[in-house]
Amino acid sequence: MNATGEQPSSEPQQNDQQAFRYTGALAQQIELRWQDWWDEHHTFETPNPAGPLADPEALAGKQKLFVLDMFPYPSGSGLHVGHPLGYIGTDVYSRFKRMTGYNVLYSMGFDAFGLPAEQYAVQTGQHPAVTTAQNVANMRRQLRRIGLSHDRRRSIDTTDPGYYRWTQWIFTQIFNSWYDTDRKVARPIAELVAEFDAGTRPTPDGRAWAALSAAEQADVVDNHRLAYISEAPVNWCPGLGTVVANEEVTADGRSDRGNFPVFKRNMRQWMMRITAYADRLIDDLDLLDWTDSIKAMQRNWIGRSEGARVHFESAAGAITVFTTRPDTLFGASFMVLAPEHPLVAALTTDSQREAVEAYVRAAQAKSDVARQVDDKTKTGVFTGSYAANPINGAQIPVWIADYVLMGYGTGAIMAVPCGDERDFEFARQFGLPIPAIQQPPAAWFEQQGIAVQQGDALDTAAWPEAFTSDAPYVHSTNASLDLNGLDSIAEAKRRTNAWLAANGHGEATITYKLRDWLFSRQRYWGEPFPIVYDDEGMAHALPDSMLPLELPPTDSFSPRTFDPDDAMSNPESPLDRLADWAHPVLDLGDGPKRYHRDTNVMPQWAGSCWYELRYLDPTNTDRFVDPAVEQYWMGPQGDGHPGGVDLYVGGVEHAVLHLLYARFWHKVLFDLGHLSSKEPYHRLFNQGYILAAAFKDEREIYVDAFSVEERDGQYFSGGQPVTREWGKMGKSLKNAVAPDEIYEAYGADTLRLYEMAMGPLDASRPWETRDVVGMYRFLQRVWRNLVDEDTGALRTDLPAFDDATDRVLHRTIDGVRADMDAMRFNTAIAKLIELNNHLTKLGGCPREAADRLVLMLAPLAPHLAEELWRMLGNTDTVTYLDFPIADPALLVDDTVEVPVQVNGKVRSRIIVAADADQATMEATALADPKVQAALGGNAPKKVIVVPGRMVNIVG
RNA sequence: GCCCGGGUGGCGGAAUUGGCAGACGCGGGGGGCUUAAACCCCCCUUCCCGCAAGGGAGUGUGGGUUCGAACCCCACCCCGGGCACCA
Repeated sequence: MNATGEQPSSEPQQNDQQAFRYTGALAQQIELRWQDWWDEHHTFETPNPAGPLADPEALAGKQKLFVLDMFPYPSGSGLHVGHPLGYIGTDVYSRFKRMTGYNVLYSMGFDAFGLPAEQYAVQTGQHPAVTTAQNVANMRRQLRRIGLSHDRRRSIDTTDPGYYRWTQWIFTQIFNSWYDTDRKVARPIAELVAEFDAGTRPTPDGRAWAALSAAEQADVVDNHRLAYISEAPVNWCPGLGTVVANEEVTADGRSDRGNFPVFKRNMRQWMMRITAYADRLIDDLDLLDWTDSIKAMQRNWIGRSEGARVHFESAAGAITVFTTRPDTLFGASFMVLAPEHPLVAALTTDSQREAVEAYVRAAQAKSDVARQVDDKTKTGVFTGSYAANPINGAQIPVWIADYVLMGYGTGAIMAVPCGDERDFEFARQFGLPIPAIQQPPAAWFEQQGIAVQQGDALDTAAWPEAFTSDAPYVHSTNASLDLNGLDSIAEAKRRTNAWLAANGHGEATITYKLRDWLFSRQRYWGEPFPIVYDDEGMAHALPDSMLPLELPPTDSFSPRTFDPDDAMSNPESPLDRLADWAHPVLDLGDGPKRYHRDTNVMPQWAGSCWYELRYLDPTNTDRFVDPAVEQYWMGPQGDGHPGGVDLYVGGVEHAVLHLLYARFWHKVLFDLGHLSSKEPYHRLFNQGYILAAAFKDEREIYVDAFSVEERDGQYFSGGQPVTREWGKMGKSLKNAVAPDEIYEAYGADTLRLYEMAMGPLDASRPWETRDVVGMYRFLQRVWRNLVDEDTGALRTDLPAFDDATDRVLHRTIDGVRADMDAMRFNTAIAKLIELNNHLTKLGGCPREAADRLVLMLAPLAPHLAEELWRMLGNTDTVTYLDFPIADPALLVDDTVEVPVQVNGKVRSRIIVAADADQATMEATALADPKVQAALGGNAPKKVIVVPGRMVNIVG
């Protein structure tokens, strides 16, 4: 079976089986029919308040709900059963919310620029647009087959010029903005120029704005832009032939795509000034309903550290260090500079020159890979120079070492070896002094296995390691600052910072690990930059009227790649080769002139930075989104909801990259007045993964998981022993299960139910094809409890409705409603199965229970629910009907059975009125023979009664 | 090393957040239906002792708080994820 519309056979599969049993074949027939019906009736089209999709009547009186999946890359290999886990979750939730009165926006797009399509094009010579279109079409078909209730009018594809026209427009917005650090917002660049011109903002060198040449003015402006070109250390990956972002480099210094070595090289590249937003990206995490772990990962990545800059005077001028511990300045006994530090040459004395130059050369030749090996033995060289510690005037030696990184802080540190492990190790290695500035407690000395030292007897020569904890300061005093005896680090820092500022030796400051975002790639399959350069090399953004700037056709898609280890190679973009395209004649307002285009393309992340906004207003050709529509779906809500997508579901692998970049763009657009919410994704939910067993043979190569047999707990493939491990289902582990197999055997509703029943949505769980049958049997029983399997019509022999069934029904409604709302689909399903098991024992589903059972099933198994709903005599879709509501009166029983514990052990159960008071329950419990036996004739010392719940007797 | 999660039957997982541990599903055992099998229906299924009634143990380990702990506290052991020479 495939999903091209071929009709499944409805012939009975076994000779004597009923013609209308709910088999895989019948399920498919039902599903394909309803999928067509939904399309024909535009069932899932969601109204907007304004614009072409407007239907104000349809949304009147409803609350909005924006449910979003992280959109997929349309890969050529299609979906396996692991992919749609999150999509099924959002679909069930969306369907449930529609039945509880929400106007739900739910769609799906495709993140279709990127490497695989380009690499495939390089291999086959087929244009990536062609393969991408095929893959997108295939994926749409696959998603439709699962029964996902997407509004397909709103679907987007990032490679569609109608979409990337606005990606380019947003880029020009960012390019034409600067960050006002006083007001802490992005503002149009024209306002900056106006401030310079009016003299309300001083120019960098203090001259009047009008006195600057055009080139000088452009230079000042460029230095403020949020998107700017910079000659800066970037990650050059010769094996890929492109530069990549910091976030795309793995911990061992390789590209996350392709696993090639990455080298730090100075190159002219586009950057985005995301660092300007570092504080807001941290602070606004507090607005978000995200898990603590994702918030922690974002904070970690941004890496905010409060500390101080301190200036050390040397013969070569002031050396500025960054430290988070200015309070330990009295213990700074040497300095260490990164080998790349600009003052190294000036500091190096003749006698040390040879050694220093050799060390610097060696450090440069080391790739990041080599520099980050886990061997943390310290290396370094003395420059021959000294600098003055401002706090005590001591002349301390200046060294260089590669454990100090040029990319963080100022690229120079003050070393406080007594309190810092790295500095301690370095001092030991090179015999540098280690003055003590804190009095460690006796316990610490004991733990170190050395004699306790006090006061003037403190002698670090005996210490096996640095003392890194909190303890009172000693030897920390000069003429105007005294920290001795203090045991509050915060207070000591405060006093030292004040002293530094008062004496001009430094100031409190904040640094971040976050670097500006490297935004250009030397590739073909991405958004071209809407930027041209004039003869003077000045960059101009293309005006709106020239957008989209479409990717030019070519049959040469490949960037030039190099030997992966050739650090000194240089990038060549495929667009460079298109001479006509790259050198257009344009009129940018001062007559037709020849320009040359920027031949880079944007990174794949660009398209995913704003796609959710385009779902709102997908066909707008005047704006990227209509403000009225944006306000409705994304604006702050009256109930304290600060705005943004109401539920965003996706994998945890995007914890830093996509989520950080998208937040950044959103904030810029918010600052510029284009958006009404501070954050794009209010509630983030990370779904787990579907894991599957994978098997490796003795050569450590994965074997086809479906060829493996188990014998006595051992696994064999083709007679050879193999070892089992668990991994994310996928092609590379050779353990992917195609959804089509499951449809064929059971239908999509069973697949949906199985994936939702396996466990909580945020947990990863192993796929077991063997277990799928459980959900199939459940749906079969639901069907059989209502439908005559011989005729396919509603049964005429349904049992009578009774009070007990009524109570079970209402308890189920109550529980399922709560579970669905909290996205606990696994326990919702369990409750529906319990209800159905009760009905099975009755001999069928009483007509009085049928409607509500079917409606509760509708979000989970929508095709079956529609079919049964029709059979029950209705003509409308279940999609917008009210989800059943429990009658509170039927949720409480007249009597309850409660356990009676004696000394904490359950010894008996008693039946009491549900509203029995404590005294009654106590008396009933004490009268129980089993309880009396357990007490062994002793009088109870104490009786605890939880009304309606339990009794505990202490004997 | 640091920061997040998490450890419950043969397996996936429940447990209204301190109140009957093991819902629901898979698997397993038994029975019914059937000439027979499949399907379907019913019963049992945490472990140990016991024919049974019943008893004992039990939520990674050890301790603690509490009338009562899978849940809270302390210490530790494993597993998964993230970060890691970031001054």
